[in-house]
Amino acid sequence: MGLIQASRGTRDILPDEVSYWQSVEAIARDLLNRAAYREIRTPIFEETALFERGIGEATDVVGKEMYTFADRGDRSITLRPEGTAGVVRAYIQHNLHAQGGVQRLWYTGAMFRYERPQAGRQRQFHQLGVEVLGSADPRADAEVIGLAADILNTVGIRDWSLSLNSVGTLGDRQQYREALVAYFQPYLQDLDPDSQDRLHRNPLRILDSKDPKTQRIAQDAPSILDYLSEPSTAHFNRVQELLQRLGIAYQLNPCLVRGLDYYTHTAFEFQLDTLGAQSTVCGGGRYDGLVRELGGPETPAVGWAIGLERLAILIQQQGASMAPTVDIYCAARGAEAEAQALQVVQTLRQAKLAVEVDLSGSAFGKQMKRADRSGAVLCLIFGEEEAQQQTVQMKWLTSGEQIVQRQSELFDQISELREKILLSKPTKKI
RNA sequence: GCGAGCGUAGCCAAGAGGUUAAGGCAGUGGUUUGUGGUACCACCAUUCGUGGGUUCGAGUCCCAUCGUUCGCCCCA
Repeated sequence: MGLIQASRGTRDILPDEVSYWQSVEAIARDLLNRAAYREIRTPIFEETALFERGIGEATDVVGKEMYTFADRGDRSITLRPEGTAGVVRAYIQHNLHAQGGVQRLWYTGAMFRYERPQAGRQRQFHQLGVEVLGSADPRADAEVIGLAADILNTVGIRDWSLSLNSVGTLGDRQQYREALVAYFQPYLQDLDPDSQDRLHRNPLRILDSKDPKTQRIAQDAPSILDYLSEPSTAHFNRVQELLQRLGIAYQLNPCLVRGLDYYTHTAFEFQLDTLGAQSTVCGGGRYDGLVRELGGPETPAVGWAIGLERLAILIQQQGASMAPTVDIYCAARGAEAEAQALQVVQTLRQAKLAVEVDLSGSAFGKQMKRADRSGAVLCLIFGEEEAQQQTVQMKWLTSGEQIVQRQSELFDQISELREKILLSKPTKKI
């Protein structure tokens, strides 16, 4: 068929699935609000230079994954590949730092990277992220990590593992980098081609190569943790101490190197092995140099981003059902009865009950069948007789019990009704 | 960007060169014209992602293309 389909690497989120997204967003919003984070919404595209400068020209994200094009004014525009750069740009542009103190921000939205799609990876995907700007305190690191853990736990994902590392300051990293190059140089011929290529471009990345031979060589490579300066070590130790106090389990992983240049000090990833090759569901860290790099004042910062598609995969794997169901189904037959039904339903909805109306006009048998499938616990039936007497048949689908009720009396009993509906509902998981 | 697999209805699928393309779920109608969940019956793909080729004959073989899945690179 010559039908137009969604572009490669993009997909529609159909109504059945949207409920997952809404629950995740609701949970995150609630948790973040209570932690004094405020939502920020930044544009979906930015000047290309923002990402080149912010993320780093040598990174893969910038080097080969950006959706970049010239607009009609011949400006180079890029669809945002991640959220932090835009948030920091907005922070600087609107002088949010002038408000003093710490800015706690969160965002969610679509991100774009030009990559081969595979499980848990798309060209348009969605992230939810937080950024804490203006605090160098290790408590900020612990706070954001704790929030990520809370969100994952609350949406029903519990078997994550947290990898933790410190990449120190730029200075620490410079020294470490030299040591690494010196270490790997003699083995150059034994490294896999990718790693050979990375030796001078980005030696830290050799550490998490998947090539077995390279891994063996990397095992005895110097550890970043031995190259941290005093203050860097102190910061990292304090972060670990705080995580322990919060009861958050983690593994130290000196090979954890994040792909974007702006990270300093703490780096972390929440992973699950059920995600296939894309095991990371949340990644983040501290980025003390980025704000100044982008032209703002020296501002320490820390944050993370959760991949929402990956989160959705995990939630579905755990079998959590989020299908919304209606409380009440309304069956009606005959013009007058149908009109009365609509009036009653409107009032019920105003009283915060979820009601679905059958529009088929077909036999009551058919309508009841649909009532059953809708998941409603109560079916309201309006026929000719009821219409004449201004009554309604209330049939409880869970018990089969059925009573006649005057329509006018129905509204006096809304709170009892709501209670009874809640009681008859099978308990829903998140 | 590289390598491999897959593409038959809304969904899951059988089909492996030969007259009418299994089956299941969902859906629609009926048995039951004012009462659901069960059961039974009927209907539901002129066509196998798309385009071209081979052949007397193609869902089945070949090529291309698009999509998708898995892996690599990288990342959320």
